[in-house]
Order: sequence, then C-alpha cells, then structure tokens
Amino acid sequence: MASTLASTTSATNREAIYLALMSIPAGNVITYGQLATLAGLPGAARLAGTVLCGLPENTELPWHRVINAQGKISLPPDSAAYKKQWQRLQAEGVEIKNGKINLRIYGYNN
DNA sequence: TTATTGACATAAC
DNA sequence: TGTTATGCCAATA
Repeated sequence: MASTLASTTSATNREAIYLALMSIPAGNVITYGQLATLAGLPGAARLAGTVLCGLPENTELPWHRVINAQGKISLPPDSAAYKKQWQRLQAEGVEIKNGKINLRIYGYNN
C-alpha cells in the first residue's frame, strides 16, 4: 500500500513528493531519486529537487533529510541552507564523514 | 505553445 | 574516475 503512496489520491505529483518526504523518519536520509520513487514517480528525481527548492522557509517538512545519490548535500557549500541542513542532520544523529553521508547506514529503505 | 532551466539519477563510454 | 547523453515533472519566459 505504501509502495505507491499518494498514487491512489488526486494529489498532484508535487504533493506526492510532500507526502513521501513526510514519511521519512528522523535519523534517516533519502536521495532525490528514492524520494521520487517513493512518491510514485520513478525517474523524476529532478522534480524532487525542484519541489524542495520551492519550499517555504517555515515549512515543517524534513527537507534536510534529502541528499543526492553521492551522499552529499546538493547545495552550494557556502549557502546558509547548506549549513542549516548539515546541522539538522547531525542533530538527528546522522554522522557526516568528510562531507559525505553513508547511505548504507542512514539511507531510508535500505 | 515551445523552449529553457533546475536542490537529480542512471547508463554508457 | 570523469564526462556525455537521456529521462522526468514543474515553473517561467
């Protein structure tokens, strides 16, 4: 049932991304591709990124748990959002080694 | 309506 | 290991 998540609703794909993101527990991270797949949109990793980029600053969605397939934060290292994401991840127990996160350990659905 | 761009992924070379 | 090409969805020009 949770395999397609939101695929049974009238939600737009953008909203499906929101729902999928909500299902990620603290202490875990997920890649854009997995997030899209979880939302029922395999291959639409780009949409995941586009959607997160449009999130308001006061959103409650755990956008910081989304990283790229390389286990790195897909944001300019000098941006404030980058640091904030980094800090939030560590606060949830995600250990970051040399700027990279071990998806084998912290990856969701892994 | 078509073209371009964007917090990406995967395969092929 | 790094570069190139293709796919996907939405927003904007």
